[in-house]
Amino acid sequence: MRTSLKELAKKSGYSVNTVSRALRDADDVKASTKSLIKQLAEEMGYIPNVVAKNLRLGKTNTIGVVSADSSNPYFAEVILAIEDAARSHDYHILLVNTEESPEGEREAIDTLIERQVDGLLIIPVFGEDANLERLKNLSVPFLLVGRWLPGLEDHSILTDEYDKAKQVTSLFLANGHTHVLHLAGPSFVSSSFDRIKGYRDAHSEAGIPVNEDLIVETDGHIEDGHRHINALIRKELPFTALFAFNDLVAIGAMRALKEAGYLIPQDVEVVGFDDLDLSRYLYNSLSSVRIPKQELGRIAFESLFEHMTDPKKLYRRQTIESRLMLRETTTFENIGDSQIQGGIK
Amino acid sequence: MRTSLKELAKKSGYSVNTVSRALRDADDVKASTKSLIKQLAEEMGYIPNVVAKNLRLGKTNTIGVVSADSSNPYFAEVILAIEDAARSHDYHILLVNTEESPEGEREAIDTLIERQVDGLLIIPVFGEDANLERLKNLSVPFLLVGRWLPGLEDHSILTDEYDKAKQVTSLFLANGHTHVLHLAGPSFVSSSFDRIKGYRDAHSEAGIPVNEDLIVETDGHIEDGHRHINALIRKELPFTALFAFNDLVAIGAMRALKEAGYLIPQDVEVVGFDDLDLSRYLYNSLSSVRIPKQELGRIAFESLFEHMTDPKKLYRRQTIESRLMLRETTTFENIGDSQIQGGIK
DNA sequence: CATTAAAATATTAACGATAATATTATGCGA
DNA sequence: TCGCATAATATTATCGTTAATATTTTAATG
Repeated sequence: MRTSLKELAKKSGYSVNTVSRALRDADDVKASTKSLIKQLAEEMGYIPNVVAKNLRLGKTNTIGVVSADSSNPYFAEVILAIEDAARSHDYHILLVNTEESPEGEREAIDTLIERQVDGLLIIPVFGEDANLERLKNLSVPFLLVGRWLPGLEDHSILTDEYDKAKQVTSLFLANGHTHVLHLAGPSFVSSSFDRIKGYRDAHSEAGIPVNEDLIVETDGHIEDGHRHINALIRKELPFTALFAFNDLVAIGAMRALKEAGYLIPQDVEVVGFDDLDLSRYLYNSLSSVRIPKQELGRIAFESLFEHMTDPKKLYRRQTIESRLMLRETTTFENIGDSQIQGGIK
Repeated sequence: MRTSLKELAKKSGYSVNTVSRALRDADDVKASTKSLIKQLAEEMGYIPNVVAKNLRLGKTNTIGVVSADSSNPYFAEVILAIEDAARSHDYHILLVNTEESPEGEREAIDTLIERQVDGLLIIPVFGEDANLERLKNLSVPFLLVGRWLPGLEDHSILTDEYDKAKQVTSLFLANGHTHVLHLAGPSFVSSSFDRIKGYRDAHSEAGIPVNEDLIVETDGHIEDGHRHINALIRKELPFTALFAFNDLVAIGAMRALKEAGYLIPQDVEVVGFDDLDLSRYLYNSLSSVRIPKQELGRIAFESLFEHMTDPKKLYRRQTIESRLMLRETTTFENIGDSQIQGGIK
């Protein structure tokens, strides 16, 4: 049986409370008593029961992380950064995946709240209004990581994806591409929405009408990028530039292009999004918008931490800057950006 | 303030116990009482306090997952599968990263035990004997995922990596490669150890002496693969085949080879390990040993679940079969393996 | 040496649930 | 209508902590 404070008390002759205070180094316990009790605890292999402590204190030092899909390398990195930051603040994370379903998200949030997490970091999907209401009435602090939800924009930590999507598209258009394909992300995700908006606005600014056939929705996975490009080639849809929702889609797409005999960047120029660690090591190192994933994760936890510490703190939308990294899948230079490094960019 | 059973009791006129039993559908509570109480709970927005429940029941429905580095796509997939399986059994996971340090591993295990997890899944590193002892005396069931520790082999769920490493190396040797480079993993990881052993034994079986210069230790990350190949090329170390510790290292290595002007597979044939989702979508689709990551994760949880359900159940080492996937970074066929599919292999 | 403040420890209550046991209410048969 | 089994509910104890309060011991002071 596990040894508890009670047993330490019995064995030592002190009361449970004194034992508890001794182990916590309370200053109203005699030094000699402390060392005696600590030694006994050591000998008896005492392990504190944090569940009991949590119940008593009404605080669990645990946050819930509601992730869409933790195996996606983008989220995986963000989550790692969250966990790192949490650990350094003596917090733990309960990780739940929703598989991008509002239903899963609801369940995840509910069970995490039941488990008395002190806060929540959520990578949300657009869902029913009921979910929104539920969030608004949540009894613990929460932040939305890298995505937003209508009416809850203040809870978001975002990147400047609209701007960057527009910039990428504008660069393509400025460099003579009239048929820029956008392999967009799923419609129930805010980043998808923002990036499509950037794509559209770049066109209207350039005075070029958007060809709706050139906006194709994918599920954001590599296979889907591959599949869609195959289909588009079969349909003989012409395009000379590809702006992908993320690097995974870009990789799948580039593979399909290669299989069909197209050269990158000569026949098709490609830009991805997220800038995964491996993207710059690809055969054609991939031009991509670098989202500072670690920073995003760290700031997410740290902001949440502030809200947990001070529940009255007001929520305000935060934006982290990303940066377009131009590499071998594009031929042009970024106007106004001279930060080109040698070697592996 | 959150509503508790006590408040439901006061409001309804029933005792706390009856309320508790009603909500749990105990059969010694009148049907009308149940529905009355349930409705009240609904109205008052009652949310059960699982921490209190856990304390009372001495069970948390939580397992600890001690991961080396959850941002590594290989682990990320395994962990996702663990979480999936856990969720379907009404379990949650507390995820802690160790950054491959024995120290971090010790701390992780300690804090998870204090948090009363019902079991542990650990991706361990070789460390001090003290850590081993600590594991052996653990009060909860635990399994080692994809790795082993000396003396705890029975707790492991492994893949046949020794066999596959030997197979890969033998294939290289049989196809005339006399200089097979092995970019090995870190020495404190069992898989590294096993794969090196396979590499060596393949040589001795073929009667070819091992050139120690051709076994190079990496940290298993993409950058390190790139860095080491650069260094080796500078040193003019000749090799015509590369067996990488994992796909990440292979990707980094291939990029370095390309930068130096080598062609794959004409100048250097490459085989990786793990078979990441994206590996078959690379420009040169990567030949790799496919570890069934989802299966590994699922079986890890399910075995642990059995041990948690029946603590007397004996531990026995489990092995999952992996499979060599030959793609475009190699030119030969796998002797005795005819499962070649069309399209993207 | 008595008095009293301060130091050290003990006692009691509480967190919110569940389990074991005790009590009360209900219905049925004779 | 009584007795008694059974159904329904209540009471008490408990999980392992920590906080608030109470008590005892020790040390300091005159």
